[in-house]
Amino acid sequence: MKIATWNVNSLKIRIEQVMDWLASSQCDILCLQETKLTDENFPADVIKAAGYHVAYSGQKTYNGVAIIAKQPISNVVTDVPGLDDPQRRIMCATVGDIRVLDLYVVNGKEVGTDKYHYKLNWLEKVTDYIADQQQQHENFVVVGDFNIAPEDRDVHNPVSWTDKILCSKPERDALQKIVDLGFTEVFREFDQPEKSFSWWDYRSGGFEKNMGLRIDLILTTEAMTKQCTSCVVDTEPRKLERPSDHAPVVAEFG
DNA sequence: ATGGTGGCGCGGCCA
Repeated sequence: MKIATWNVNSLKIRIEQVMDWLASSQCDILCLQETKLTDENFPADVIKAAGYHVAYSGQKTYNGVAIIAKQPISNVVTDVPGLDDPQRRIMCATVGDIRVLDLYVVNGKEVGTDKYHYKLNWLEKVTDYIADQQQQHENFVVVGDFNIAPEDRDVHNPVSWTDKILCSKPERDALQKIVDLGFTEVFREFDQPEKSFSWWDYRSGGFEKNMGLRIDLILTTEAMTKQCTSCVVDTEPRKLERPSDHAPVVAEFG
C-alpha cells in the first residue's frame, strides 16, 4: 500500500503527468497540492475514468488540494476548525482504514512579513486539528508540502539558507511541535542518499545542480510507522519536460 | 543578485 504527496504546481498543466505517474507508481493514495483549479474546472472525469476515486478543494489561480485513491474516499474535511481562511490548503479524508491529512502549508515569502506570521498562525491552528484527528484515528498520516526543511541536511546550502524562509527556527519549531504529538517523519526512518531533496527552484537550473530543499514530508502515527517499509523521493517526474518544481514523495506500508 | 524561471492570465502576484 503506497501513499504519496506531490505538489503539482497546476493540475491543468500536469494532469497527464499525474495520470502517467499513478499508473507507473501503482500508488494507492495520492495527495496533491497547488492544483490551482476551481472545483468546477477540476478534471474529475479523467481521474474517475481511470478507475480512481477523487476529492478536491480548489480555488482560482492559487493553492488547491486533492486526494486521489483506489478505494472510496469519505468524511472529507476542507477547513481547519477555528481558522476562518478562504485559502484552499487542507483536505482530511478517510480511505479504507486510514485517516489522511493533505496539507499545502503556507510558503511565508520572507521571515518577518505578514505572510510569515500568517504561516506560523496557520501552523498553530493546524497543529490543534492534527492533535484532534490523532486522538480519533490510530492509523493517521499527515502529508504534504510543508514548506519547511526540517534540518540542515535537507538543504543544499544550509549556510546561505540560515534563518531564511523555509528554514527559520520558528518554522522548524512549529514542525517539531507536530512531530512531538507522536509522529515520525518517516523519510528519515530509512537509509537515504545524501542531498535528498523534493523541491528545486525553476530558476538557475536548480534541479540540474541538485540545489534543492526537502520540504515535502510524510508524518506517521506509531501504528503506521510500524507498518512502513520504505519512503523515497521519486525524482523521475522532475526530469520530464515542463515538470512541477516538486517531486513526489512515496511511503510504502506492508 | 531588488535577479534568476514558471503558472496564471494578460499586469502583476505568487512561489
